[in-house]
Amino acid sequence: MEYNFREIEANWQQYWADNQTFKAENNSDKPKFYVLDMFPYPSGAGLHVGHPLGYIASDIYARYKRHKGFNVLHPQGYDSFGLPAEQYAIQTGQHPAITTEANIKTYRRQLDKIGFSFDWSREVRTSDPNYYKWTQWIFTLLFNSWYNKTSDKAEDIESLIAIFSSEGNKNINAVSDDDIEIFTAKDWKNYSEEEQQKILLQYRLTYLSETEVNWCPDLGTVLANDEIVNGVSERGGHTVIRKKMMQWSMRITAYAQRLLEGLHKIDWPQPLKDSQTNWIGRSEGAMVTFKVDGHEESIDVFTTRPDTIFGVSFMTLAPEHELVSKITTDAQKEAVEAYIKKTAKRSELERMADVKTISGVFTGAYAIHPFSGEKVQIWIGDYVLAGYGTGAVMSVPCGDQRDYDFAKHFNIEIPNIFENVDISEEAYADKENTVITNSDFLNGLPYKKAMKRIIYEIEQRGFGYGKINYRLRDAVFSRQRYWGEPFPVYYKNGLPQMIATQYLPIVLPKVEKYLPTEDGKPPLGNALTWAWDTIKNEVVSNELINNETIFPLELNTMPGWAGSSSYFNRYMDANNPDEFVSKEAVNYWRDVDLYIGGSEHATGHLLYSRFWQKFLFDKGILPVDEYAKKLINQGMITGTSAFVYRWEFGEGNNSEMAKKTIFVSKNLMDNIIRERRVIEKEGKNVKVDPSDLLKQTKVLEAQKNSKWSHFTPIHVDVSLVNASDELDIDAFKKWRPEFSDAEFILEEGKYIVGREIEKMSKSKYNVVNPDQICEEYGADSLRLFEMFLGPLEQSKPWKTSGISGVYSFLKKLWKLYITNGAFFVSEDKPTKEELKTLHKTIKKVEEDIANFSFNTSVSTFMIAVNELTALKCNKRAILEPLTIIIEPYAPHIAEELWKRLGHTESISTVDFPIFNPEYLIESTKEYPISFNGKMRFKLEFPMDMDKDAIEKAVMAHERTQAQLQGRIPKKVIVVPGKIVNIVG
RNA sequence: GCCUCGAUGGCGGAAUUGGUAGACGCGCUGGAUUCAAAAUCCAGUUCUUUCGGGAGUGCGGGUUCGAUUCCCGCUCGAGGUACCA
Repeated sequence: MEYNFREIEANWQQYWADNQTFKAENNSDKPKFYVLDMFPYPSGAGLHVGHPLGYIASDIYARYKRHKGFNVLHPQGYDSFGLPAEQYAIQTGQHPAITTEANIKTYRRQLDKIGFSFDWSREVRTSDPNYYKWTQWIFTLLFNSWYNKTSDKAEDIESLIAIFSSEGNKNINAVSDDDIEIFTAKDWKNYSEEEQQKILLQYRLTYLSETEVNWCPDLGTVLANDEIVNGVSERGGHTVIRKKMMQWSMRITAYAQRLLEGLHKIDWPQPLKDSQTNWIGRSEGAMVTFKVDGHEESIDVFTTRPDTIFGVSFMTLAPEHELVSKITTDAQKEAVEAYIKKTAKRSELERMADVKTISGVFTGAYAIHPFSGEKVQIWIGDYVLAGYGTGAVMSVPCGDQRDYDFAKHFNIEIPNIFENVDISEEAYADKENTVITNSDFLNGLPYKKAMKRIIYEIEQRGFGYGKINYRLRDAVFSRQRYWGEPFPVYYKNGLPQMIATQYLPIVLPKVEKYLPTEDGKPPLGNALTWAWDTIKNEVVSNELINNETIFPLELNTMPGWAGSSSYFNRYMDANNPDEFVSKEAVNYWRDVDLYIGGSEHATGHLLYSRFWQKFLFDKGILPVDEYAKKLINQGMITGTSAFVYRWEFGEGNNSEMAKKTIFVSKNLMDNIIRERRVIEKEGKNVKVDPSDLLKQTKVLEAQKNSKWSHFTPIHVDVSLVNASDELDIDAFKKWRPEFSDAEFILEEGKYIVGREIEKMSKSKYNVVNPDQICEEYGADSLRLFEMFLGPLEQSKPWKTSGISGVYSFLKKLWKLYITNGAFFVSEDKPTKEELKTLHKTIKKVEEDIANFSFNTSVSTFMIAVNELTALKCNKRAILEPLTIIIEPYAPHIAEELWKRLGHTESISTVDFPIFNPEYLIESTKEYPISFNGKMRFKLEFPMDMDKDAIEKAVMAHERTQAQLQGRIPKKVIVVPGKIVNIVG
């Protein structure tokens, strides 16, 4: 009776599917537990062994929770809109929906093989109209909302309109566009519908605005920052220019503070929280207005150090600042324009790379210091960024290193306003231990007091106000792509109108070509049926557009993060056609208890989804404003690449030899290189013959007098290498026919490859497919091995050879239930020792699961099985609980054993065995006896022996005396139950 | 530069509040079984040693009876972020 994993796994996977074993109920008396994975983008390459790591961990957790009596929701789906499918469509004309469908099939087949306990009845696909209907619905909701800072939440736009018509916008405390004009209730009523809509757009949580984008005219598309390399497009190397485009944005900045505060109440990894905190970038300071001498205009600056305002000796504007052209004097005009031209040419990347070069130009104009009334020069410099703050800074060279460097470079005065601080070499930026001086009413004040006082003064005298600034920008929500959610938006007189939600979804139209149109419109510009009929309420042919009842639809699509920002809520009620999620479902499931996924989403998906959650919470649709209580970032699994080393001959002396391809085994190569180093060090001729090392091959005999230069490592497919790093040469030659005539210089009859850890990738031939592993060792082995590799959160290398360990563990486990070739368990009472093994395993595994330390559980199982094997234990009272505790990790074998133990129902919801500490109580302890902290030998004493008795016994022992060699110990430390330490 | 995380045998890693460093597995060595191989089983495997022992968790200090664990200073590596006023 062998452990036939192929049969067992296929049977149980079928059983689970047929019986919907893992279907979660929305009505249950059991407590809920929601375990979520970040859903995958179904790429054409399929899964490699790195992908399922997090899924296996979450599956173990989900299965464990079922044993603990929870109603577990463990769904899965696909983030199926995305660029690769679109690019494939551009190249082949194949509709992305077809490619996506095929890829999803592959993913599903691969996932099913690993034996996950997903509730597939709740599957979502972001590209499915039945799903993106709700993405469009949320978009509409955002459009119809504004952010009321007074109530600190999103409110219906109707409430804003009501305020406008009763009192205008004078007292509105809202998050809005910056440049809003004040109007009265009377004004509002007199505005045309169009004017009113324009004003409302400045307050809506999603709004249209002119945004700068990276436009690539040759590709006819907008590029993301990471698609631009050295100022040109990554694909094709075309020029990229900054262009303003009308785009949808999301007013995420309204939630900056709440996004920051929310981090305190969720159990997410600290590095992830830190990067969100940095991304939001809160800084406290003040807005201060500086008048420009001889001009109407003034310059607003944001500063985090208003306490250093008396240290201002100049101002710096970003070259793009709108005031520059107005205030520059004639004398400086030429220099300023030349400078602006020069900086405009430099890409952001260049500017970034070149931090050390200090550049700038004096505008000729002066600002008036609001407190001292002194004139300070106004410069422009590209170290000031147009996109941050106001694009202008008050420069305090004594307190800011960049200002300091700038001042030094241009010989600008550096007044010192810090008591007893030397600023002759560098600026002094420390806030804590400073006392302000040379600063009028701030003299003698430390940082904190100075801050309070100066903000008070600024506000009193009307020069500005205290302000909290965020680095976080509103998120651009338009993409000039085809394969994304269409907006439920049509345009009337250039103003956006929402399509009423009962007509959603607005389905992605068919297009002939997936590229932008010739006149630079997004791909949807190719659609012929893409107009909205406001009478029939349906999408109709473009030809019918009359701009009276039939209007053009939005041509942009939504970005990748749209569909993933609330998918976890949809899982709760995935098949509900009438609601995003029913009250009943969402009040039962509420939030995710455990979310597992990669850290690469730290500031994208994981920030935007928190924003949408808070918004939907404000709207009363969701009961909680943070959706995931606990989050874990699983580490990457890297590949262990294998290399052969081709010997490259220098100077084509021996032409016949030079033509040959010779591969040298790893350690021989190392020897040759070492040898050469020695030779070179000794100053001898580099040409020295290494044939001593290589006598074994006749090839090298001929090579005796030739020069030899170096070795080129060439990637070998990892499947051609065995556990001892030995290359299967025949298979290698078959794989790379161009090397079929190559010579191999062996060591001890083997070709040993080199190994290196790299990212798993096709081009490095180190990708390992989980299907292969399941085929060869089974899904249970794969699951155990992925966990056994190391801590979940760390990145770790994959080496298939190690899997034999967990595989033989499963075979050993199986054998416990077999006697004389047949399945048999005894009904005898278990011994003390057997119970001890069982219960320490239960204890350890439960602790491990609580700590997400799955790797140590696998070790624990191995130890248990080793011990039970040694005890020849085949008792039901031990093996039955053992089967249950192993089930979350290796569910197929557990189900099979459970059935053979005589059960007719699936093991999946059987109660987890209860740990009983009584079985672990020991009567004696083997004390480590250490000398000065070093353990030298062990002595066994009864557990209840007291301190003094232990000390006496230890001191009397001959080994203690031998160790002391007549010395008298200074001190003897006895910690009962732990250790004895003798000092001296 | 800043923030975060990490560094333990040939390799992956273990050591729950400071208390026996190297669990478990891979690989390797030797043995059993076999016509042989696979599979399986047994023993050994940090380094060093004059076989008594000695040293040892990236490096240098410190606290402690005792430090992989705590503190200070560094080196190296990974990830994030960046002229952020």
